[in-house]
Amino acid sequence: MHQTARRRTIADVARAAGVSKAAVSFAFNSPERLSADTVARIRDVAAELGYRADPVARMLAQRRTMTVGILTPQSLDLMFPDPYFGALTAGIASAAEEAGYALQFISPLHGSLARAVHEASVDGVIAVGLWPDHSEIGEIRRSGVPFVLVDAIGFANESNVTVDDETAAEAAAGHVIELGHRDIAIIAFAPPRPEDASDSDQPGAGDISARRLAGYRRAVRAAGLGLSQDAIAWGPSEFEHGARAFRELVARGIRFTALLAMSDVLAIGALRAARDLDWRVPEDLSIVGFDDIELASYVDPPLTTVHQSPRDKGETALRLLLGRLDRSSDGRPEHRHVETCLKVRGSTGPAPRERQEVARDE
Amino acid sequence: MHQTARRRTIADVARAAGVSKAAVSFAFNSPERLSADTVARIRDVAAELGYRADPVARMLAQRRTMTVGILTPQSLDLMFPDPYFGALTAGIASAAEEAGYALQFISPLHGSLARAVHEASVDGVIAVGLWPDHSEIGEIRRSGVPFVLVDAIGFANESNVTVDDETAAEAAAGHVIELGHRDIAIIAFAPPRPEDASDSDQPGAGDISARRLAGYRRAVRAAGLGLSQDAIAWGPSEFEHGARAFRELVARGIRFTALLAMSDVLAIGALRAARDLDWRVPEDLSIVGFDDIELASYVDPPLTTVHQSPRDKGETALRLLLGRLDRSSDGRPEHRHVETCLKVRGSTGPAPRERQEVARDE
DNA sequence: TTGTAAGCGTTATCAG
DNA sequence: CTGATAACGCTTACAA
Repeated sequence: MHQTARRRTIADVARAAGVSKAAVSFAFNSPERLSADTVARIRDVAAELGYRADPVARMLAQRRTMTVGILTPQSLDLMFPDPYFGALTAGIASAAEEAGYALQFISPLHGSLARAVHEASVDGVIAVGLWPDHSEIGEIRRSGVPFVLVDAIGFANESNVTVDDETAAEAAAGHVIELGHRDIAIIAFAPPRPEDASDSDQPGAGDISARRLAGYRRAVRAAGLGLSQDAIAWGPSEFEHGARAFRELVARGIRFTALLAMSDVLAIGALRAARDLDWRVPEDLSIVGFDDIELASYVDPPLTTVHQSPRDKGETALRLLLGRLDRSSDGRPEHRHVETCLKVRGSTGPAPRERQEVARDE
Repeated sequence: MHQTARRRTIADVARAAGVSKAAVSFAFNSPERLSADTVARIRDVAAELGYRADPVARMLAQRRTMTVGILTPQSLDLMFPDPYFGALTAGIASAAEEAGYALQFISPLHGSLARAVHEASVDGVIAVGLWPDHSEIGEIRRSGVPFVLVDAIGFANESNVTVDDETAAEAAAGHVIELGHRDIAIIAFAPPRPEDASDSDQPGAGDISARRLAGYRRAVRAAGLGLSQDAIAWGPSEFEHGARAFRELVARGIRFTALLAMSDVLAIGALRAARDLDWRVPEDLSIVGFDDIELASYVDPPLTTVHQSPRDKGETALRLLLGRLDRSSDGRPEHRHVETCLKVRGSTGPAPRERQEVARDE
């Protein structure tokens, strides 16, 4: 089976058109530098030969790839099914397409994110969900590739886009407290840790999980309530885990009438598990999610959740990155907050009377 | 603001180590060809200098990019939020990571998929959801890049991975018919058409939408039932549209006790809309989806649907592509079917008595 | 075992 | 306004 006929090169066109390679290049990239005549002739010949500039050769010569990398802390296998990631990515893609940039996904290929970054041919990188003390983040700094952090806070001179997780979480907790709930449980996600750093079971100080938890805690404390360690279940943001976490909380004997989940995915999983155990939502249990993925309005009951627009986050992140890539702009690092607000839907309601007497299981 | 210090090149390392460029290259790519001593020395020097081979230069020299492109018929903006696409992509990513390939997403950049393909630097392409008469598919054929079709049937000498849509759809329809339903409505997705080809409102003969519809029809006909054109709503596979389509069917005055949706996303959207209009599922209405995305088990009631594993499809597609990329293998084109089966869950039940008398609205 | 040199296909520099 | 010619950074025959 023959390999396809060799691809036409710029040299072929130049020869056929009786001009230099440079002229052919100009005919496409700076037509104004050539006489209209030559341009037309060269383009004709090129079209006839089916000539297409080789993108790789072009990258090498221009020293830029017109590609941005999306850096994920976990394998893509795990990231792509996540609706939050999907929405975020859609935002990035939308802005990237507009600017003519292609997207490349970079995950810790064979263990090392750092290596993956170096092996990728990208002009810049958007790192999503890497927490600040992630060892790999140092590598990407060192690599010299411009980057923007999403959902993570880095050094002051690094661009990032975040939401005010703590305040948002506080609002979520405040909402159920106002509804009279006093027994609150939490499903938290610990950010993924590199295997070698699994010394502590709890996340570091600066990551999303910690910030949201701090917000929940602040509201709980402000209401004079307690929150026992047992009332918190940890795990990855997956439907399946949301369900498991719910069952685990029940199995632990925790009493709760309100459940705060750090993502809608977790919340929806928990919702399912609650239904399976014949808990009524919101009569027996109020659930609050986080993210407001599209799906949140489509489950039953529609999910009360903290709205943040992952799509906007993505778009913003890409624009910031573009700013850093553009050598003509000043490219100052920027820290952008995306607004959040609590969307009250059907999954939360007044605390059930009969349970209200039970309290203080701290 | 200084641009980062110039990246170290292979020449820098060669000079510093007192060897030739070739030696440095060998030290990393074919260490067995050098004495263990020199390899060690070169690597030390390289590490000290922080040398990393430029991936683009390497691509040019090797004439391969170790990247596969994923070709989508619509902008990524629209694709990424789709859970089906997410799962499919996860499968592709999983197999790609294993094989050391990076992923690049190619969407019709500024209208032209063809151009996008040419501008992408990939060794091969997985085209998802392009229907066979898609004009762009000719372009990709002509470009000479090896490719695999997913959810589409091309020429006999082209690899593809599909499911038996017609049989699967027939099973879905058969299921509700067995449950006694006689009034059936359908939410179908027309594959996206290029703007210029919007001559016909109905899809061509070979695409998914047509195949599934044929399956539904076959079951309906076999049961001696009718299916009026009005009982079919068309549109893109989005939650939002599923809801809209349901409302439209109702508004049209169609009577139906069973709803067949061509995707779970559409089904879930319809489910929501039905709830909002106080239809009980499955008491008043049975709904069957298609795909069995993870979410299908998490909605309420859990969705009866045609199970197919988009993840497997993705993995399979990538492996087929790898086969075509590997020059050492024979690389024969293969046509792979992924198995489907009907998952009966809570969204379907016996036809409501009181509606059974009403029939034949063909 | 190691070095030399010829590509790879563009773009960019700089004379003509 | 054109067109040689030199990068770009690496791989890989082929020599030594």
